[in-house]
Amino acid sequence: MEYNEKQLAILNSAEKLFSVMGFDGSSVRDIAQDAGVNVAMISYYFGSKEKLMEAVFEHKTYKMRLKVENLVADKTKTCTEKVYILLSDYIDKFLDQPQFHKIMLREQLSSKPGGVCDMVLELKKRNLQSIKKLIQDGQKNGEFKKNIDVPLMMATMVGTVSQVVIGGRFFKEVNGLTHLSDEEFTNYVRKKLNVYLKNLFKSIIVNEQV
Amino acid sequence: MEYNEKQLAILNSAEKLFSVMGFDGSSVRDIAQDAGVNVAMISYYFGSKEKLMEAVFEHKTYKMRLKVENLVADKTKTCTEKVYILLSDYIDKFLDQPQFHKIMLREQLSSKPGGVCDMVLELKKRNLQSIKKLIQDGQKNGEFKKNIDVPLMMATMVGTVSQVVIGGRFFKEVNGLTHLSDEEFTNYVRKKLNVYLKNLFKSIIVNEQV
Amino acid sequence: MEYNEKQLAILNSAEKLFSVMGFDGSSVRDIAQDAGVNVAMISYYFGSKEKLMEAVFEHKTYKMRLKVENLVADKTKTCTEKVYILLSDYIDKFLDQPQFHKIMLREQLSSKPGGVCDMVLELKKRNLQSIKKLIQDGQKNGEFKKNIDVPLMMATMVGTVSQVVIGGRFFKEVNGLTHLSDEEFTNYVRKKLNVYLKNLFKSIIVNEQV
Amino acid sequence: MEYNEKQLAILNSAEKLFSVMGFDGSSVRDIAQDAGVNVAMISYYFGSKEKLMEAVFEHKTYKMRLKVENLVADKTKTCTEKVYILLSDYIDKFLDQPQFHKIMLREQLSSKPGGVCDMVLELKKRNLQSIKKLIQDGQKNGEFKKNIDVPLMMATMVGTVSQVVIGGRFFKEVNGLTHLSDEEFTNYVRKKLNVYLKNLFKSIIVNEQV
DNA sequence: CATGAATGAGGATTCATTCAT
DNA sequence: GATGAATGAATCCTCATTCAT
Repeated sequence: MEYNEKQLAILNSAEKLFSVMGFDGSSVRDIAQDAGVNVAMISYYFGSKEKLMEAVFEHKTYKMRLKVENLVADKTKTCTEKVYILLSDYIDKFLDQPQFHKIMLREQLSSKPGGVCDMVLELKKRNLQSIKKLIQDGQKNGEFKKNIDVPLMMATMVGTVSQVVIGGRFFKEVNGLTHLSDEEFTNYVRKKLNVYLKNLFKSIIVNEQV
Repeated sequence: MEYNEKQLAILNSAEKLFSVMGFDGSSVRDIAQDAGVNVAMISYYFGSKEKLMEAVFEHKTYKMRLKVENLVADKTKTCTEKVYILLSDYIDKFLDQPQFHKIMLREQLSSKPGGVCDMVLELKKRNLQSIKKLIQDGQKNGEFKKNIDVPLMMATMVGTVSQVVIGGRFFKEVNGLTHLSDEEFTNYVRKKLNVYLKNLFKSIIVNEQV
Repeated sequence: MEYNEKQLAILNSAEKLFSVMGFDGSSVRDIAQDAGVNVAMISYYFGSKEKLMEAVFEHKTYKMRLKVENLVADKTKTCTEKVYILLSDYIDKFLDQPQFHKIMLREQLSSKPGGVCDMVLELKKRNLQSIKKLIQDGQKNGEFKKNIDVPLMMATMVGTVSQVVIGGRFFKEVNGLTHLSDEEFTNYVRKKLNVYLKNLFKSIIVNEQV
Repeated sequence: MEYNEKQLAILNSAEKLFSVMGFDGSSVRDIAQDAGVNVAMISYYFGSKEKLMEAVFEHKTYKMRLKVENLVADKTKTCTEKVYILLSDYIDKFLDQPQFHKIMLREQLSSKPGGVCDMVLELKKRNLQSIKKLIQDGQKNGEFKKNIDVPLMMATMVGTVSQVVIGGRFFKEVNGLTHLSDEEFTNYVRKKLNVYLKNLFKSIIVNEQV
């Protein structure tokens, strides 16, 4: 799907407002104003507020679709390396596009099936399949332990990063980092999370016999 | 704060609707109807919709305030036992009161300070203090490893459980459990999470040098 | 159905505007303004614009329901007298409540079943049954001819009166009566229609043998 | 007025939609889509929605203008024959072009002078003059009674046919003809109306004093 | 104390029309 | 000449809140 300049402006504003105010909390008026377009343009281009939400989701997930698949298929890396890259990529994605991920979290909370909710579910299923394959590969060649519950493992990865990002203010204050700029803090969190999750997953999945 | 029967009915209905539909997605009309009271009662008793939300939060957290503090202060248990109880309690709390916890997650996502958002922050800080003390106790007596990042550890606990609960449909489908009733599935998840998190935290914090 | 003062004001304004501007041509804003109430009152009291239309119809037909039935059952009059009264009553009803009858005509034109359209159909069927009975009574006692097509006869009665009323300006101008006030003209039409239709129906139905 | 292909498509679609949905109920978008042209074409070709309506009217009445005049001037037929032909022609016109006649009825109901409303009035006046002449001819040669109110007579003709056509569903159901196709029913009505109106007008106007 | 009635503000969407191309 | 893009106005309806009773 190709979008023109105004459509992209709408998509960006919608992403921003939806993530901060929620779907119901954001009015099409606000979105239009933020995007610098007429209110009617939203209905004109996207049909409805609901459809706009779906377009935002589609637009943002479009590019990240194949990333995990490609990583798993890569034959130049060990499975352990791949897991570490997976973690690092996920942390980056979340930290660099917190708005979109907040929308995803919120949508999963709404629990009214249909529309975006289903799209999130599909995305998670796709990712699960890829990661499952990665784990199985590692188990076959002895890198990973047996008996790994992949869905729960994903929950830990996604959940830990989510908690850190949505509880940004909490982490800033309890770590005494209120003097840092947003960017500085983001980078601090990035390093912290990378080290922490790498160790955590090492404990969970990597076979340390030898 | 003492509430009469009608006020409690409002609080319960508000909790239910806020968790499912979100704050903006729930109208005071719907809440009043669900509670079987007049619409005006909400403004009359709680002042505003916003204040009602805060009252819901206050009401639900009131009882769970001292629980963690008491657990940490308990001298009849080892620190490791305490951590396991902490995990188990948290899983139970989340699974048995998913509505309220969904509200908390949603509020943290909104990131517009003031009101409930600040209350959530305060609650998390209190819990952090207690858990920090528990970890330090364990480190002093040699049960736990050094260098434990308690906030990140909390993020893993809260995040993992959250992910499983809000992704209920996802976990049901990928585990082939669509035939289970809600109650059966909840119990399945309860056991699964208990085992998984206990093992996970053992790896993270417990000092296994015999 | 009992209506309070404001509800009645809304019903009257709606009847007026619907008849002049049509359903789509009348906005709830205009109706509310004409009735001297807040716009939201319409939704509050009647649910929607569509429901308001149905309420207008129900309200206006409520009283005229039994009139024809009673006339037919009257045992003190001959069938011929009853037909003349029927004609006269119908002319009066149409001339004195032109707005409502215009709404009925318009609704029949819309031909999208459901709502008011069906209500009009039901009303016409009820009236047909009563009039059929009246004609049959007259045929049994020899007052009326055989072979009377009652639905077509109704079409002539309703259609003729309708044409005169909705073509008021036409009749005023071609009869050179532009100097008459509305009231004077209405009375002129009333007399004219009574004489004309009485003669017409005499020709159609009354058995003049003997 | 000469119209190109696209203009004719617009006129036809407009006629269809105006007759079914009414003027306000039809949007220029729908008309344009139905006609398979760009929305802007309507404003471009006809100036406005209002002007389009007038063009529809003008376009449809253009051909039927001289028909009645020619019939009255015809010297090969008796006046009685001419009246019968007039009736038959009118029934055919209405049954074969119900859409356009519904528009005319609706416009007369709107009673807001200007535009199409005036055009309808003019058309009716023209027809009245012709028919008046026809009646007077018949009266002069003794075929017709004296004291015929031509406007009322027209009201009966137009009104009866209108009622039957706009109350199509009513007549279908009360005559137990719901199994007929639209075409079959139309032909049934055509015959029924022809016989009925011929008899009716015979009673009204024809001098039967041998 | 409790509530039905009422309201102004704002919700999303659709409208007929215009303008740059 | 013809049109896709764009728009301000208006659509109906729902909102949280208030007020008189």
